[in-house]
Amino acid sequence: MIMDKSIKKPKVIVVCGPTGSGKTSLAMMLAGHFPIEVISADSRQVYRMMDIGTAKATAEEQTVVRHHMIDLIDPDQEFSVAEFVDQARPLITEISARGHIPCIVGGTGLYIRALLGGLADLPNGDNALRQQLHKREKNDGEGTLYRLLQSIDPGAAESIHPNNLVRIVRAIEVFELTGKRMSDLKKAHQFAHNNYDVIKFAFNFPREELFARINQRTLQMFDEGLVAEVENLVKKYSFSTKSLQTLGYREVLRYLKGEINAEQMVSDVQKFTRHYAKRQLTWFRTEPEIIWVDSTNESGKVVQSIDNYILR
RNA sequence: GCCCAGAUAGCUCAGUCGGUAGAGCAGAGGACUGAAAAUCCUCGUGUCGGCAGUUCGAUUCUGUCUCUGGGCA
Repeated sequence: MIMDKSIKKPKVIVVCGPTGSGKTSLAMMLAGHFPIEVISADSRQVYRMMDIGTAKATAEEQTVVRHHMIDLIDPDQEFSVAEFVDQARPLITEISARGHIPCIVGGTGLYIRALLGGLADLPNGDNALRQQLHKREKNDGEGTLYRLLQSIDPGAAESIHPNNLVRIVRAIEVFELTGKRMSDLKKAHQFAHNNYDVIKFAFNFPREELFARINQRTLQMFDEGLVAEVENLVKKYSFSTKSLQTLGYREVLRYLKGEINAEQMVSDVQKFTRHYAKRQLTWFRTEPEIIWVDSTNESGKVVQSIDNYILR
C-alpha cells in the first residue's frame, strides 16, 4: 500500500521534563493561546484516587482544558506502556479530527517515546511466568537467570547488567512466549513508527532551583493531605498493592506502618523525588529533536515556537 | 574557671602501630521497548581545626590555642 503523501501527519505538541518543572502550568498557559487537549503521559496519573501524590491537574484545571489518560483505572489494577499506547494513539486521531491539537504532557519518558514511535512486536508481560522465573533465581542461586539469558539471547544479555533482574526476566519472558529473541525484535523496530508531525519541548529549571521546587512541592503535598489520601487508599487496598509502591505513596506507607517518623517520611519523599527528576533528565537528554526551555523565563519562547510550527 | 571527649569529603563517621586517607548518605553522570514515579550501572584530593615542637618524614606523637559537646564548680 502506498501512503498518500498529500495527507498531512497530525500535528502533536509534546511537553515533557522532570517532575516539578511546571509542565502542567505551561499546558494551562498554552490552552489560552491554542485549541489544545491534553494527553497525560504519566504512568501514575492513570490511577483514580491517587491525586495529590501524583500532582494531577486539579478538577478546575481540567475544566479549562480537556485532559485525557487520567483516572483510567483503580489502584489495584495494572497498567503498561502497551495499554497506554493503545488508548492514546486513537485519541490523537480523534482530537485532530475535532480541529484541536493534541498536547502530550508528562514525565514518563518511555510512554512518550512509545506513543510517538510505536512499540516493537513484543508480547505482554506474564505475571505467572515472572514469578516462576524469580523463584528459579532464588532457588538455583544468584546469576542463574543471567546465564540462561546468555544462552538464549546473548545480544540481550550483553546490553543488560547482570544485576538488573527486572530486565533479565523480561528478556527471558519474551523468548519463552514467542521463541524469538528480544534483541532481534527490538533491533527491527527502534521506535521508527512515527506518523506524527511533532514539536517537542522539555521544560526545566537550573538544577538548584528545580530541587528547591521539588522540596517545596513535596511539603505542599503533605499540606494538601497526602497522608490522608494514602490512609484512605489502604482502607480499600492492601499495603502491597503495586501502584502504592509509587514514590511518595511508598514512604507514607512506611510511616503508617511505623517504620519511619514523619520527618523522615517527608525528607525521604523529597530525596527520592530529586533522584527521580534526575533519572527523567537523563532520559529526556537523549530524546531527539527536543527544544529545551528554561521554565524560569522562557515560557514565551514556547508560544512563539508553536505559532511558527502551526503555520508551517 | 577546671576536668573529660571530640574536631578527617557537603553530612554522619571510620582509619592511619608515623610514609599525606575511605565508607554510608548527599551530590554528579549513565542505561532503559508491555513493571518505567519501576529496575539497574559508574564516579570519592579532602589546608585530616590553627600554630609550634620531635622526626628524614606528622593527619597520626608532644605542647599550645580555637571551636563543639558532656561533666564538675
